[in-house]
Amino acid sequence: MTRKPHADPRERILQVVRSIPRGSVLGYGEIARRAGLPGRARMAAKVLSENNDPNVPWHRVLRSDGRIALPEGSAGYETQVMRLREEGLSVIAGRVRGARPAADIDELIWGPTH
DNA sequence: TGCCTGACAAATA
DNA sequence: GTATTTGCCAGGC
Repeated sequence: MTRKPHADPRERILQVVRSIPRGSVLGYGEIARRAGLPGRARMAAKVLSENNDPNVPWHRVLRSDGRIALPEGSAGYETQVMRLREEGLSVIAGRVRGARPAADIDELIWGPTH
């Protein structure tokens, strides 16, 4: 069955974030790209900032350099670090290590193309 | 209409 | 490896 993309770009971004496997991380730019919105990394950030759905693993979203986007010391930062470590990742000085490469997620989102 | 801000990215030093 | 600068797109005022 064809998994047709949601009308709202905002929902598509959330959909991509929801599709990130446990133990993997993705950058804002990559998310926007996979959501069909190249160059809209900031919009992805905005959407996640507004998002309040616990079903969205926003903590798996990092900046392109592998660092946590939130300001160190903020509540969101602490939550993100805690959740990432719960998934077996290590966070040192705002850097996330041990994350598995999430390159095959396209098919998890739009459905297997094989 | 024009300016400022933002959970960003890429290039450069 | 880090620190700065520039570019980008949307949204708010």
